[in-house]
Amino acid sequence: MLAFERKIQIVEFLRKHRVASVSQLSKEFNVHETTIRRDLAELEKEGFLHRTHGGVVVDQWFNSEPSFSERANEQLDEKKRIGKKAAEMIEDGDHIILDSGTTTIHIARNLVNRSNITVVTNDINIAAELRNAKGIRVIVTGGLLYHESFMLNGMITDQVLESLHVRKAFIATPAIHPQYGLTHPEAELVPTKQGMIRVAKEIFVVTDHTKIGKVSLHTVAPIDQLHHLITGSEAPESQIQQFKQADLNVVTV
Amino acid sequence: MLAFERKIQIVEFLRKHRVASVSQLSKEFNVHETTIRRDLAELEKEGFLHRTHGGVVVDQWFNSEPSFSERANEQLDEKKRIGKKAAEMIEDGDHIILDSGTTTIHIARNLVNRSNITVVTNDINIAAELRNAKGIRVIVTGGLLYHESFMLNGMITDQVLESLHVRKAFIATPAIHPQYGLTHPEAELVPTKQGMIRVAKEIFVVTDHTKIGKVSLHTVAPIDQLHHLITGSEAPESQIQQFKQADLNVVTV
DNA sequence: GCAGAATGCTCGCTTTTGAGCGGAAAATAC
DNA sequence: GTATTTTCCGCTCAAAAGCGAGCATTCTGC
Repeated sequence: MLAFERKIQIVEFLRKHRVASVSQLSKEFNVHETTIRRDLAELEKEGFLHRTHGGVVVDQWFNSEPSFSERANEQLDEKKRIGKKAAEMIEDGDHIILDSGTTTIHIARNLVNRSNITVVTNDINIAAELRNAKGIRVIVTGGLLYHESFMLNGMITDQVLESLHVRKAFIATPAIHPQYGLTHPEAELVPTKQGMIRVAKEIFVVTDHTKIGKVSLHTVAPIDQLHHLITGSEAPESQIQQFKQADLNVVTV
Repeated sequence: MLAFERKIQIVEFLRKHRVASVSQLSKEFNVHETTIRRDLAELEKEGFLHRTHGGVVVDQWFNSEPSFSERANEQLDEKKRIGKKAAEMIEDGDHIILDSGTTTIHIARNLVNRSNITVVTNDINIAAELRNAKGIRVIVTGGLLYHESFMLNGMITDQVLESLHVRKAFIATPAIHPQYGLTHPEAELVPTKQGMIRVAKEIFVVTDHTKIGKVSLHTVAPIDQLHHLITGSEAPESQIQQFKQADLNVVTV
């Protein structure tokens, strides 16, 4: 058997079994364990799988949990600060929208001990954070569950949003630009974010500084539909100024 | 077994059993207790679970409050059997509704490895159970979050239900009677259950035997709107007969 | 036969596991 | 309540399993 062929078959084998040990694969293909290790090292480098001591697991399995929590941990400290600041801008009696995201969840955490606030969200993790917050009314938008991120999206989500009216919406974004405004790489998530912006009087964009100045394929909202931008103090002053000139209230923490 | 694999399976084991002791896990995986302790220490650090003296419990929000889990543990074995049986009555390709409840969640658990099934639910715990089930499309109805039970209810829930059409609905109930049909003590939960019954072609009532023959204040549905009753074999034969005479297909497990 | 690649082998090194022991925490007795 | 017993935990050390790196061997195409 060709080395190349064997590597393909290893991936195939993993797709079926999800895990395999080096010795198991060695027997399966009748080659020395060293050879398997070499194959696995290369396959891992190419991103097909993830090695562990004694064997290997399919990358997606390995990724299923960590991918989200890892992502959540990038700029963790900054996101915590943003969450705290954003929560301070919410008043008792407010009805707000919290968009799904790893920054917005920190807003929710800062609301746990508040009272008389209604939170509308499409993020199950945010609902979970608020599950013991007796003073918070939580309305979940409903919709199709995205397994990876625990977010709800789709037609139902949009329909529910249409029937609501809230004071403030806190929108998460992977890209905001002083000219192109709010953009997003995934088309299917755009209508929901647009719906949130439409039904809220005041729009807060919350995002860590690495997203500032970026542009993605699909436009969610032009800059003049947004009112506040809360981000980390790591953001360069020059960019902040551009947003301020676009009439955005920029808050850095 | 690989160390990594074992750790994943420990989490999996916990998702099923909610709690486990070190010695129990040690036997389950045929490793020394020290090894389990090490695994648990790491998993706890990674935030997957919470250790206690002598064992471990899942640390995630979908593991609910004591009051809820205690309730869930009543007739636990019977509910497991009902869940398994109900899942067998769901076919690939089906679109179904799973009502919020401690019995219906066992149906969800039996669907995890199935594929091509669409599940509509108003229970966040059920959504959580199915979050890693790649073959299941999960649609959450949305609505006001009930903090204690992690259920969604209210106007939004009803509106969403109105726009759906499914094949089978699995309804949980605290009271079913051969003459008075499905009744419920809490008025505000009635419209949602009625909505579920209205939009589904085939209605399955799933409940443990202690609820049979009981009557509550508010009528949810007369007996002739229901089609199947799945309950434990603990239910007395005389009562079963009465339901059968009311033209209900009674399944005992 | 020869060059280059793939494979197998050996040897220290690292990671994981199992066992023992002192101390902490729960359970039980008083 | 307190004291005693039992169970469980964390720590350390040693054995076992697995690993990477370098080198020898085999295979392949010229």
